[in-house]
Amino acid sequence: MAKARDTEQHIVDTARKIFLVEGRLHATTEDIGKAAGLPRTSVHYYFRTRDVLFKRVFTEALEELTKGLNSIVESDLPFAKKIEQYVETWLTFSIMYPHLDTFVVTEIINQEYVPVDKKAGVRMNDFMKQIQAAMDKGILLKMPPVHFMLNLFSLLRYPSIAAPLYKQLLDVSDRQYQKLLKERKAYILKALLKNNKK
Amino acid sequence: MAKARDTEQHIVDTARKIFLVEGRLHATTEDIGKAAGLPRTSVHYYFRTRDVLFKRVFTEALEELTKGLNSIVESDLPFAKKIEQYVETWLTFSIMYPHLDTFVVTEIINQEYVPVDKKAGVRMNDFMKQIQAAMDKGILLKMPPVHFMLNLFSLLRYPSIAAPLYKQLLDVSDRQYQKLLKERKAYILKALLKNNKK
DNA sequence: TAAAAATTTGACATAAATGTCAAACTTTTA
DNA sequence: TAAAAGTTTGACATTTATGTCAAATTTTTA
Repeated sequence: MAKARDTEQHIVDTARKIFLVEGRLHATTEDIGKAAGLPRTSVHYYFRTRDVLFKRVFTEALEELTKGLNSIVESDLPFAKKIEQYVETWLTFSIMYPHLDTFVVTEIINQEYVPVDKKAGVRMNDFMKQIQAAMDKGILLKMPPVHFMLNLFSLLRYPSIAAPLYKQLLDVSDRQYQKLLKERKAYILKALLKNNKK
Repeated sequence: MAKARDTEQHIVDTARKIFLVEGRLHATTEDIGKAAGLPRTSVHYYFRTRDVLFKRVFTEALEELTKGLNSIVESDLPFAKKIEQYVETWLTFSIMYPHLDTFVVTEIINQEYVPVDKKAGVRMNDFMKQIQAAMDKGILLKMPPVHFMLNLFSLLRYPSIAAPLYKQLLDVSDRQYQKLLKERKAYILKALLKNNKK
């Protein structure tokens, strides 16, 4: 059996869970090894340094996300439909990897190399043009597109990032909070779209 | 001159800047000392351990925030005015200490003691009742109050937390991003309140 | 102004995390 | 099936951060 590749993948999976799902950004190679049922040195055998593993997890997740989103933004669905799909995809991803941008932000703060997709800026500008057009048509609340975008990402990301805090403040279980997050699509759209009937 | 208290305060101020403003949550006592123009051991002289200093910064900031917000929530301003002031206070604080809740969340994740104000849960429930009443009156978009609250905090906090990322994505300077943040009040309210004229 | 108290800081001890190496072991391949 | 290649893991070396101590210095107080 291809044990090697299995073990390597198993370590990546374990690290992804620790870093992106649990948000334990400073987990040590010891922690990761233990969680994977391996000695710490196995982690070093496959990835040499902790940093290589860290970047691998991080890059893979970003790629996965980007792939999903691009196809939506570039599609020629009507804007209302497009934004709905966009929110849904992000929301799913957000719940799956609640700490992805904490991760990115931490890296930037600590002056680490962050593989910013060169095309990300261009795509963002393109998206903002689509937003402006939708505002002109009266589908969206009127405001500078950059604020619309900040609103959108705030509503999508913050409740996942700050989950541990709000679970405590609202005194709800993991399961209940997960349920809340999944319900959010409707209320995010309500805060962004114009037709605020009732 | 009361040099002692000065030095102690100077260390707290420096640490606050590093932890809450720059978001360098793992800055070492060496880093803090250096930034304060002191040897690392001075930090230990005043606070014994890094953790004591860490918790001090954190507790003080939370107290400062809580004090400001309580007077607003407990006031008997009409709700529309109240929410406006609430947003303004939070926004100012948010810009001043962009990393406060990253801080809290990290603490919770790492199972550290977090001094959750016992009354915070109660106040939150009270606030949600006020929200419900405002929805009944048609001032706010209708939705479960908990989602309104998540929306509110998302809109207030995320752009500050994720500033390093969006500065890069939008390719804007520190100053320009600060300006954006200050403009947000109007657009946050627009996404929350009902009277979406034009 | 001399003794007491408080402070500053360099030197030391300890702990925690990382990364390397080589010996033991397993799997593959020729 | 034997040698080559790949893997696992314990032992070691290094690095980084923390915290303590005591000697030197400064400030306060009686």
